[in-house]
Amino acid sequence: MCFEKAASHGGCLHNDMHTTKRKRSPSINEARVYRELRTAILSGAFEPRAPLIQKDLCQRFRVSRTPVRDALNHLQAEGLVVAIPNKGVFVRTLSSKEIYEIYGIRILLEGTAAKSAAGRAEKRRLNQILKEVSLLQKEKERMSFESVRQTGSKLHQLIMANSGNGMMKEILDRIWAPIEISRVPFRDSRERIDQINLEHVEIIEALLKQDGEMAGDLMKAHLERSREAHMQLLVTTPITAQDPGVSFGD
Amino acid sequence: MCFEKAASHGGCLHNDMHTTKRKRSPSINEARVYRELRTAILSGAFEPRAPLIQKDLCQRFRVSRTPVRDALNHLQAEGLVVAIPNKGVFVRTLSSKEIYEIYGIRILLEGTAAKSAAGRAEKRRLNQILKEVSLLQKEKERMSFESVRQTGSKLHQLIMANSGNGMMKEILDRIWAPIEISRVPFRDSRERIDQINLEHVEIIEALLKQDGEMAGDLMKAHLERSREAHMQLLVTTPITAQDPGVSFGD
DNA sequence: GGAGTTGACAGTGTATACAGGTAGTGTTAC
DNA sequence: GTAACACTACCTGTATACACTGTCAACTCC
Repeated sequence: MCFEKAASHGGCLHNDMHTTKRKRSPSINEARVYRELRTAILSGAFEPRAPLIQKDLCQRFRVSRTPVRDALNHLQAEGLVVAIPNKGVFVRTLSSKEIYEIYGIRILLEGTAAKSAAGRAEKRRLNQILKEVSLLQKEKERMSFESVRQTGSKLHQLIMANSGNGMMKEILDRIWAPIEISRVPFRDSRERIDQINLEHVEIIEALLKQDGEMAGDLMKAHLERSREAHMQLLVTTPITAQDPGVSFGD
Repeated sequence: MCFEKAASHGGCLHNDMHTTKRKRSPSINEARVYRELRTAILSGAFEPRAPLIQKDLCQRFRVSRTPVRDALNHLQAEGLVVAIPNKGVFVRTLSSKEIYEIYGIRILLEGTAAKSAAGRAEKRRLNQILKEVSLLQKEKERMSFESVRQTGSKLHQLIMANSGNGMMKEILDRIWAPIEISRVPFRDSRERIDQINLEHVEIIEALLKQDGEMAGDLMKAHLERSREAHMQLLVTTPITAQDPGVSFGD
């Protein structure tokens, strides 16, 4: 969201994150810590409300506390972690109510975006994603939660980028992170993954037909079903039961 | 400039100006800098794309760079300032396109929120705001841009709080700041202020009648007209003409 | 005279020392 | 045995020194 600029600005430093031999922009450390920490959280490397100790992160990333603090601030702004003054920074968790509400907003915004994107999105790019999705559909064994999530993410990004409303993308990026984090503890069922993939196909086809109304309706229905599935997971998975106390929501 | 820091450098600059016995949380400085800086920007104390030099802010707030940097990061996350790596932090300006887009999102979200709030908002609180608005309507001389903005803000906040979606409020808070900043250079015309007030009355009345459909439609219409007025101001006010180049948006 | 070079300066990025707060543990009084 | 208190270890918040980068103007070379 708000940090692409470090990469795009520093000149021609692009992705030399690990094999970095030339440090161009000084802020590269903050950016690196931010990126790696973000990935770690979203991949579930940290427990849901685990504390993120600054000193430990310093050792882990071999930098001082300043870039670590900056990275943590960015993550907090993004809604991935929660900072409690004088206590620390913790991986955020969302209450089921908050998750439900976020889906409500996504339905509203992404539904509208899909409707607008119908006439705008490049056919070439759409076909490209359709091919990926179809491939997953054919080779079931390769259709993991992660692969479906990734192609789905591409589709959502494409729609956002072509909604004709740039701010829409910025705002959705901000609520996207909390949604992803809320999915970390569980994984959708095999059937749901299959269904998600099918729904993605339908949406892409509507976009290719430039049928805005249908694309919007399909997107809404898709998110409503995802919400239901997510709620179902929350009820059946015991993880949420163990923490009725503090809400790390905000 | 006078960057002579001897005055504050001589010893540890400790602001023991408050002689309270109660020890305060250490993060009070960051919060203070953030709050005061935010107010300053929104009140127009800084030029639209003025640079916010860390060292200057240190002197101004009598703190070190760390809390200043934290505050600037906070403001950046909120969308009030823009940071350019190795160059600095600048007061954000929005392009007319971005302003237009933000209104589009507000129409979507606040329209929906108003519809939902119809059955939920407390009548007592609604009548309270209605009284304020009516008072302004009667005593025209007291109806300033600021007073209308304030009561309007109360109304919008009330609707958000009663939309039945807590995350909605969080998200709208985030796009609210950029909207306010975009209004800093100009002030709505006398007639528009009058009209805004009338539209607020209509919305409140619809809410009191618990007519969700009407409240939603009125809110949408209200924001659409505000958008038009805002766009009009952008065209007629020369400020925007002088900077077609760099977009400080992001 | 004009273009490229260099160096001083202003400003951010990072490292680190220190101060203050919090929680957990051990100790003592009841 | 339990509750209140002091101590301690750990962690965050802040200050400050140093490193690095970008800018701009004076200077050099053509």
